[in-house]
Order: sequence, then structure tokens, then C-alpha cells
Amino acid sequence: MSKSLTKNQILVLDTLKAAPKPQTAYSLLEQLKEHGLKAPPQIYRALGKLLALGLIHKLESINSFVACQHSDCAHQIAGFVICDGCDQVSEIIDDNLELQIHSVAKTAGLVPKKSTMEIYGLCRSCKGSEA
Amino acid sequence: MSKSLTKNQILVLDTLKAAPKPQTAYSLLEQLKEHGLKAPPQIYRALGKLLALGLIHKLESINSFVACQHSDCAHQIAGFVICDGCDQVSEIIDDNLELQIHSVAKTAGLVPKKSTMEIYGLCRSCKGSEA
DNA sequence: GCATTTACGTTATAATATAACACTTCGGTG
DNA sequence: CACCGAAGTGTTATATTATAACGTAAATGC
Repeated sequence: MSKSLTKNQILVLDTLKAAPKPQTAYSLLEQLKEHGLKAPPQIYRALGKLLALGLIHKLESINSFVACQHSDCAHQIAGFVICDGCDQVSEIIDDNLELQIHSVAKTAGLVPKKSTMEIYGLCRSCKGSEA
Repeated sequence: MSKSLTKNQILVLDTLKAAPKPQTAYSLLEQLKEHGLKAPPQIYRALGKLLALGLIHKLESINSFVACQHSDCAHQIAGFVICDGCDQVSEIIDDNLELQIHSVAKTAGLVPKKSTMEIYGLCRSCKGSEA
């Protein structure tokens, strides 16, 4: 039987799902103060669990978190495409890319367990409105 | 005329080149105290410049820095393979992977400017000595 | 029921990174 | 050469991100 989430975990997950862009732990804390959360560990513990369950992802390069865009993300190997202008994030699952990553890792003599890939640039609409 | 590096920049770069594994800003600071460096900004400024010059890279997922393994790394798109056991890092430049990344970004409607890719696992020798 | 694990709330602190200020050094360029 | 501006320096202080440690409480498994 798969365990259900706890109150704090649900609060954090729902906030991330509703957010238009990646959130830091402290911005989540700020938003959840009105729900009674008061200290960083409460956020970080929930985030830790949600990460382990594959329900959210961490964007390492900006110390921020996003809800997984796939209903049940067992994928340990995903890529993220982030717009420098509007912070919109797309989560990319691509078999081809996954194969490629495995092949790169193998070249280095390593069996991949976990990976992170983050690509930054300008999306179409932000590119249009550039100076 | 290409400008030469300053004293602090050289100290940081040399320390990174000599290091067997990725170093954090504060571990660099610790090592460079004997050379007169005293405060974080001195390190972070040198790191920032070296990053901009492509002489070093930052591993975002572990807040650490490594010297570029290619003599003159103009490549903005590199991948890193890191062993969880011994922290050894290989920097991978692979045209195929680069193409793949561009293609993934394009799918999301974005022109890639910068990217980071970090793959974790166990290298051959660490895999051998596992419990 | 009772033991074990997992989560909770809280206080304190560690680790990573930057702001801001006054001063210096170095390359141009008039 | 003399001046200017850009880039670098050293320093203090502080912001941001993350975890340690403690005792309590709830839930899970047998």
C-alpha cells in the first residue's frame, strides 16, 4: 500500500503545483506561514520526501524546486529547459537523450544513478520582446 | 591583446588545477589563507572571472568548482560525470550530446545559451569495492 | 498493545554567496 | 606624460540556502 502524504508534504506540493515558476525553499516557507509553517526544516523535510518520491524536482543551478510535470515521474533522468526571461520551465523526458546520457556515462566508465540537466536560454515570446 | 590573469585569479586557478576533486569556494579560501587571502569575496570574484573565461566550471549540484580539462574551453555546453565514491570528475565534450541538447531546447522553443549537466554514479574501481 | 519508524515543531547554527565602500592598479587615449 | 575609466583589491557586514540536534507525537507493523 503506497503511503499517503502528510499535511506538510501536501501543502508544499500543492504550492509548487500552483506556482507559475520555480520556488525556493524560503519562498515556499513565506507562502506557507499563513498555514502555520514557521521554520525551514519543516519545508526542507517535506521537499526531501517529495523529491524521493519523484513528485518534485530540484533545479540545482537556481536552488529552486518545481512540481514534476509528469503524473508519476519515476524518471531519474530528466532535463529542464528554463527561460532566462520569464522563468518558465519545461521538463523534458526524451528517450534519445536518456540513451545519450547513459552512453556518455559509460564512456567515463560509470553507471549513472542520478543526473541533472538544466538548459537556459530565451523562449520565443521573451526573445521577441528583447531590447 | 588578451589580458593576463591577476594574482588572485592565478592562485585560485592553480589550486583548482592541482586539486584531485572539486573544491568549494570556502575550501579554496582555507587553502589560500597562507597566501594572504582572507575573505570570501576575494575567492568568489576570482571564480567569477575564471568562469567567464571558461577556464573553470561550476558543478551546480555540489556547489563546487573544477578546472576545465580542455586547454581552452570555449564550450558552453559540457557534461560532467562524477563518481559518488571517490568524487573523481570527468568533463565530457561530445558533439552528439551537444546536438541533442540543442534539439531538446528547440523542442521547448528555446535557443540555448548556457547549460549544465551533471551525472552521478559509481566508477569502475568504486563499484568494485562496494559492500 | 507495544515497539519501531516516521513525522513534527523548535532553536540554533552551518555553509554558500553577495552588497557595499573606499582605495589601487592598469591600459588606453588625448 | 597626464588623465580617465575600467577592473581589481581588501574589508566589514549581511543575505541566502541548508542542516544539526532535541524532545514530542502520530502512524505503522506485528
